[in-house]
Amino acid sequence: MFKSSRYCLNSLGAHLIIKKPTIDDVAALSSVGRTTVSRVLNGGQNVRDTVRERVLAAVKTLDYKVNLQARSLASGSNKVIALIYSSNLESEPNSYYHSGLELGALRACTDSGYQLQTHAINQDSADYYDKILRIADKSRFDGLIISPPFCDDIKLLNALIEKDCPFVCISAGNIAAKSAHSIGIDEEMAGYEIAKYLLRLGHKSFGYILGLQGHISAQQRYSGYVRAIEEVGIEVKDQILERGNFTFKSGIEIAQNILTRPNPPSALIFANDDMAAGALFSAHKLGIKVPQDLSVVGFDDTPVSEIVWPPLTTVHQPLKAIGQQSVQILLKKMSGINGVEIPLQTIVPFRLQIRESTSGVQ
Amino acid sequence: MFKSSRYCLNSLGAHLIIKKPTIDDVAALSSVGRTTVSRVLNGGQNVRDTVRERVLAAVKTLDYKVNLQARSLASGSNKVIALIYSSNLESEPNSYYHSGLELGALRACTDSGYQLQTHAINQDSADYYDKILRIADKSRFDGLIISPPFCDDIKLLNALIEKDCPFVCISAGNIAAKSAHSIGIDEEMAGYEIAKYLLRLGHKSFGYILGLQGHISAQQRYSGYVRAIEEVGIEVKDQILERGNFTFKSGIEIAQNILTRPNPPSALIFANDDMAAGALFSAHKLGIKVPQDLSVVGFDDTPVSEIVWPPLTTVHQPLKAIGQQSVQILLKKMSGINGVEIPLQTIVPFRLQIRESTSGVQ
DNA sequence: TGGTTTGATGGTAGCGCTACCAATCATGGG
DNA sequence: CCCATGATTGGTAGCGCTACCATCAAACCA
Repeated sequence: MFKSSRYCLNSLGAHLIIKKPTIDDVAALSSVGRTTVSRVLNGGQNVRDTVRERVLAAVKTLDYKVNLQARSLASGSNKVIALIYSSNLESEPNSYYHSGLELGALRACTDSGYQLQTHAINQDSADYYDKILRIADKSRFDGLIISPPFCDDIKLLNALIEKDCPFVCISAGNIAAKSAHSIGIDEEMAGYEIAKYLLRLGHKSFGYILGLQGHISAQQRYSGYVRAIEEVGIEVKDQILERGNFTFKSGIEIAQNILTRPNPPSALIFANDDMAAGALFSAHKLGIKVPQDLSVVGFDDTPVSEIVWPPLTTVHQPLKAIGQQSVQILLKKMSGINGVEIPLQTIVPFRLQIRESTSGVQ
Repeated sequence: MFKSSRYCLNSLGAHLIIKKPTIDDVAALSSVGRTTVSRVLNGGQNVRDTVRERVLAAVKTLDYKVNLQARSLASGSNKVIALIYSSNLESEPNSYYHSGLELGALRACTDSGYQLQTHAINQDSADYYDKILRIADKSRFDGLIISPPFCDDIKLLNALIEKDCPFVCISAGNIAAKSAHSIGIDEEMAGYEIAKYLLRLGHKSFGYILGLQGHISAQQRYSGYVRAIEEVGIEVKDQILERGNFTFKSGIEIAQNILTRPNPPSALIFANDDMAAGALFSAHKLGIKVPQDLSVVGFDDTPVSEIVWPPLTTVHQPLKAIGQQSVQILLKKMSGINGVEIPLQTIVPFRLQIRESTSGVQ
């Protein structure tokens, strides 16, 4: 709390310092030992009902609140989980992608009496590795959740293991997923499915827009796309391939560039929704009708895909659920008596979310 | 940190517990007293340079990190600032509005060595008052930043004052702004200006869509709009007035409703960008051309207004700067030897951000 | 020169809590 | 009836740090 004491006037008009009640005050008021109060507070066993009630009454009377600082200092555990995500705070707002994860994680934390602490790190900064380790050293948390692209930095993961810091990866790439606990969708299959869907609509020429380098899971989506179109005999090397940085702006620019070329593709696949939204923007500017003249798909199914016009066909991944489960896995891992059965990799289902930005070609 | 100790093997192969270094370890290694180390760590005066260097070297050697829990327990100050904002986490993602504030606040906190703690409270919940006070009691922070609509709950503010909890309001309504420190734009004037702008374009029939009740600042924007149109002799009571809940969805529904009436207005003014984005969506659905057939304006200039088509004319308010300054004011207030000169109300400038969702009427 | 200020340092008492162990009491089998 | 057993309870030693006071040497003043 902001202050440990408060000033009042006593009956004589003199200043009297009223300190916030401590566990000892509760103990004194309820005529029990300090330990017993602690037991009651921590839901411990072996307390007579009458005593428990007496303590609880005193807590209420005094409006007592535990001092979490003191508790974690004494117990060595902080009941805090940290979530690290990448964001370029200078240029972009927090993306809906991270909001979704955070929300889910927050809910799970609240349910388990944990606090969630979030840290935004700029992945472009050269020293992000150091920054993250510094956070791991300085801020006091019990476990860590890491999202792309940091969760694909094997060196970082090893450093955390070395430090004995429990962590869980969200949407880890295939390499990280082999050595660390992770949760996410089957990215390759998701890429495959969305490509299949476009092929079914009759599309034969594609533009695929990758996200930032280092996001392995996004890279795997691309692999799925490649598999799908090769399966039907379309040459990958004849298709357009570009790289954006996941932002709306980069989507605008890349789409503008692609759509003003001589023979633009009939379908654009973006590694996330924000970039796809940018493509819709460019299409509007250029007078290209979506979906009549151009199909556009995104990835993630964040709220952006519903806000834009036309609403975006995309791959839905249950971000809140992923955030939520990541905390649960972490908690299990932390409590775990060494080799409890926690599968290294947890796969959650995705689904195609078909909206109005895609249609068949003539 | 996650764990206070770490296990290693010593040369005999036996388990050896390596504890994280404490201030005493540093003191021992550098052959000074614990107090001196503390002084060096806290940038204190009266330490010889040679000693300071010795201590710093020991800190480096041991890779020592202060235990913030212990520090705040001992010092009574936590170096934490909390930000409370309203959000219905169930149905909406974190809005860009709050992301902007948070970002600014975070930056200011980081600059001053503080941590930022955010709490999302559902304003619909009947017990939000209790929830906030519980947060104020339980979580240990030094100061509080409150955004609408909570900052307009005078009862809540009084309770906080009673608790001696330092706080700053963001975009407080006119009543709250009289008794508490606050920062924001001149809301009434902003409403006036945007209405003036539409009047200048020749609009004569309006639909105004309010936000949730209790957001006094948003209400003041409406007052400004009223002043502007009355000034030119237009009857307010002939204009459409609706109330939304700040969400994209409510914007869709309300616009749908308004635009399918016999004589729809030529301009729609929304209390925030998300609702205005919803109106664009509905207009698309109904085949109404924006801005040719309908002008739409939002409020706040969040990233949403750039993502939608057409990009939204809106009132820009410097959310990051507001978040940042709110922390600075709070810090000043907390450090303040009673009556230091901090103006109760801080007004930051807004500006009309004209984009493509508005045009003149024939 | 003696007394006083000043700078630099260390010792120690907590901050409020939990972990651990000892103490107490009621119960029940032999 | 005695002692092992288990349920309850309290005492106390820290957790790692800062605040406060005591100490001591060096520097200063007249």
